[in-house]
Amino acid sequence: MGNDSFCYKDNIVLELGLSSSMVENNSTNTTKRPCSSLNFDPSLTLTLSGDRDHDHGLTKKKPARDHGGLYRQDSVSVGSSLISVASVCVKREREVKSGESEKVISTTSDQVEEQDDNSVNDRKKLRLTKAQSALLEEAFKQHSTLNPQKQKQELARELKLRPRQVEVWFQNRRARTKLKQTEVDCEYLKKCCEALKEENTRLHKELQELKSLKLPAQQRYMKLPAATLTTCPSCEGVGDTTSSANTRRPFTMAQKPHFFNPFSNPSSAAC
DNA sequence: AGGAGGTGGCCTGTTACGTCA
DNA sequence: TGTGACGTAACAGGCCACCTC
Repeated sequence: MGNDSFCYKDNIVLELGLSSSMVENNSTNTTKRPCSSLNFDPSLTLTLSGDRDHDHGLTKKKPARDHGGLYRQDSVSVGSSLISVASVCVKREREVKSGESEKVISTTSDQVEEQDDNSVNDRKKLRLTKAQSALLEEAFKQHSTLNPQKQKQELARELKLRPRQVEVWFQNRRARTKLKQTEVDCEYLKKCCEALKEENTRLHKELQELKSLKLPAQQRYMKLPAATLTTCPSCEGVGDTTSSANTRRPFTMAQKPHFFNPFSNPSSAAC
């Protein structure tokens, strides 16, 4: 019965509002979302790690870029080419240039000062105060992304944090939200899967019962009222809607009103 | 027009620290 | 007091869009 879950895969996708093209998009298109990842559509994007790179046909080992300013490589060998990154401003440097340095944002926060003193490998983790968290949460509720740089700067000033910290907080917050949503979706899919298994078992039973009737195949088919027929989502075979199955189902069946005779198509019997 | 390089923003995964049971 | 689990700030490395040259 290894086929059971596979059998109804498309239906799960349908129920979650994920068309195959959407799935494709999710895995290949990483374009910026306009905003508000808060409003997650009920889609589940479970991709294997490294999918994106795979999709783009890239193998790993690009020049190491340093966003955090921990270290900097002058050059890195990639295949046969030597890519110089000496001219690449690391992100921290960019921020400094764009006025995001700690000095620009004057702060009385001991936490920040303490952190500034830290050596490269000795990062100290600050704990945001409740007030800071609350303010950030509020900002996140309004916009899950820091769209204009100005917003980041303002928030940082207001919170007496560095813009980089605000940025990181938003990134982590988005990640947490997404993770939570994924868990919810996972649970939902599990339930769907269970329901589908039950449904499949029930259909199998019904099929066996029908087969066990000692009527000629053609006659059996003719006896089924058209109104009671529906399509099997996986193989587009025929099922019986008179049972309570439809009311129990937490999902909708594929919208392909394509009836055909399961008895003249042996492969459908395996569904 | 279009390719290259720079920049900023975001995502995902990981690391490491602080807290608490 | 030591410790493991957990939450999360910070980081690393990657991609993409946009801009400028």
